[in-house]
Amino acid sequence: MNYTRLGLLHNPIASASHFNQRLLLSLKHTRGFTKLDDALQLFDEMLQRQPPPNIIEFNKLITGIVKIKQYSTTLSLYKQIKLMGIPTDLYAMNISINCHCRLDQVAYGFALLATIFKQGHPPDLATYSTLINGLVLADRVFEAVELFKKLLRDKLCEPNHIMYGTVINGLCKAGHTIKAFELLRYMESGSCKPDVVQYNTVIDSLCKDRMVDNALQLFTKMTEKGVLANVITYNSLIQGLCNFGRETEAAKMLRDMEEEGVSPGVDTFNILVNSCCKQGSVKDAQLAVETMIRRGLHPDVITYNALIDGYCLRGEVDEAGKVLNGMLETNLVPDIVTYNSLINGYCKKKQIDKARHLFQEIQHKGLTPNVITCSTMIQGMFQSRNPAAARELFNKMQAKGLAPDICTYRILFHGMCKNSQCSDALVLFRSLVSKELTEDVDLYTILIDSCSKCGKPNVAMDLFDELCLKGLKPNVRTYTVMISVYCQGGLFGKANDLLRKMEDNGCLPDSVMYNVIVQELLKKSKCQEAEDFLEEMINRGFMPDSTTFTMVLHLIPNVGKESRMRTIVQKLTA
DNA sequence: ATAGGGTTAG
Repeated sequence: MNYTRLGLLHNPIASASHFNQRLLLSLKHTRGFTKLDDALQLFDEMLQRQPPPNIIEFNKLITGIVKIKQYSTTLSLYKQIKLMGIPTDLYAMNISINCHCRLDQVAYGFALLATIFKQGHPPDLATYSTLINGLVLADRVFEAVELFKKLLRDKLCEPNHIMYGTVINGLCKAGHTIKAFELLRYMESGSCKPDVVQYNTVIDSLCKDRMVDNALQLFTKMTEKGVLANVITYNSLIQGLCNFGRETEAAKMLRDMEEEGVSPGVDTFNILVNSCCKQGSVKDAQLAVETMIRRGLHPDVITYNALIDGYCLRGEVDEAGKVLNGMLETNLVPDIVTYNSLINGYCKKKQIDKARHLFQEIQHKGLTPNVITCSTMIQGMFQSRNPAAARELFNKMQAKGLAPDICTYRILFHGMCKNSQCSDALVLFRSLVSKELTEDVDLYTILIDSCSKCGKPNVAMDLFDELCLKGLKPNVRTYTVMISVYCQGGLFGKANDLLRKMEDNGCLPDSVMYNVIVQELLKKSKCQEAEDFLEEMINRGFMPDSTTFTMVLHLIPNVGKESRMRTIVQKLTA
C-alpha cells in the first residue's frame, strides 16, 4: 500500500516503535475547547457592557454554544442573563427547552412551557416541535404523537414541515416506519407538502428496515414530485445498498448523484470506505480515500477510524499504525473508537500485553474506556488464557458504572466455556434477569455449543428445548450446533428431523452448517450420507472448507475408482 | 434575522 502517495504518511519507514511513540504523544492532546472558551469570554464581556446588549445578541452567541452541544453551559448562561435582569424572549425559552430535552430532562422542558403560558405569551411552533422532539429523544414516541394529535385536534397550531418531520422521525426511530410513511402520504395530500427532509427520514428508515427497494421507489416518487434529492438522500441510499451487499448499485448511485449535480461529501466517501473495510477489502477502501483526496475532500476521524479498524480486524495492526500516523499528521485527534480498534488489533494478534498497555495509557490520558473497550479487553484476556483477569475486568467495569451489554455477555460466556468454566457460566446465566439477556438466541447458542464441547450433551439439549419453549427462534448457528450435538451422539434421525424442521421455519442451511454436517458424518464413517450432503452443498453453491476437504481427500484412497466421492473431488479440483 | 426536524461510526 502506498501511503506516501496518499499523503497519509509522514515517515515512509514508520516502524512499530515509532508508531507507539506517536500514539502516546497523541494522547497528550486534549479536546479543542478554544471555541467554547472564546464564546464564554465574549459572553462575559457582553454581560458587563453598559447598557447590556439585546437578548437577540445573546441568543446569537448562545446558538453557537448549543451547536457544539454544550447544553448545561447554555442553561447556566441563561441563568446569568436572568440574574442580570435582562429580559428574555421566546427564542431564549425555546433554546432552553431544547437544552433540557437534550440533557434528558423533558420534564423541565414542559415546566418551561408552563412558564411561557404564565407569562401570558403563547408558545409557538418551535416550542411544540422542540418538546415533541424531546419526547422522541426520551423514547416516549407514543406521548410525542399524542401531543402532536392534541395540537391538531385543539387547533393549537397549524403544523409546518418541521413539526411533521419531527413526528415522522419519532415514528421511524420507534420502528414504526410504515406509520411514518402514512404520515408522509398525509402530508402529500394536504397543504403542507413534504420537503426533502421528511422524504429522507422515511427513505433512511426503510433502508434500515431492510426495505431498500421500497426506499428506492420512494426516492423515485419524490423526484417525480419535483423534490430534489440532496447529499443526505444519496447517503442513506448508498448506505442501505452497501449494508445489503449491493455495492455495485451503490457505486452506480454515486455516479447518478454526480450527474444530478449533487457532490458526494466526506460522509458519502466514509460510507464507501467503511463498506469496503467491512467486506475485508482495505485496499479498495484506500482507493476510495485516494479518490476523496483527489477531489479536495479531507478525510476525517471517521475515515481514518474505518481504515484503522479494517486493518485491525485482519490483525494487521502495524498497517493500522501507519494509518494512525497519517491521521496524526493531519492533526486529527484519535478518539475512543480509534483506540478500541487498535486494542482489538493487538488482541487479535495475541499481543495482550500491548493491548493492556494501550488500555492503561488511554485512561491515564483522560479518555474513558466504554463498554466496547472493556468487552474487547475481556475477549483478549480470555483468548490469552487468562480467565481470571477477564473476570476481574468484567467486575471492575460494573464497579465503574459501565453496564455490560449483550456483546459483553456473549464474550464472557464464550470465554468462560472455552476456559472450562462451563458450569460457572451456566450459574451466571441463571442469575441474569434482563429479558434482553435471558432471551438472546446467540447467548443460548454459545451455551449449547459449550456444553456439548464440555461433554454435557444432555444439558445442551435441555437448553435447546428451553429456548424453543420460550418461543425464541433458533438461527442457523443454533441449528448447526444442535445438529452437531445429535450427530456426535449418533442420533442421526434426530439430526435429520431438525434439519427438516429448520427449513420449515424458513431458515436455510449455510456453508458452515453443511461443512459441520459433512465433517460429523465422515467422523462417524457415514460416507454415503456425507456424499449426499456434499453434493447438495455444492449444488447450492457452497464450498467445502479446508477441514472438510482434507477429510474427504483422506477417504479417496479407500473408495473405489468410480465412486461419487472421487467425482466430487475431481469436480472441485478441476 | 435569534430557536425546532433528516444521513454517516465500533
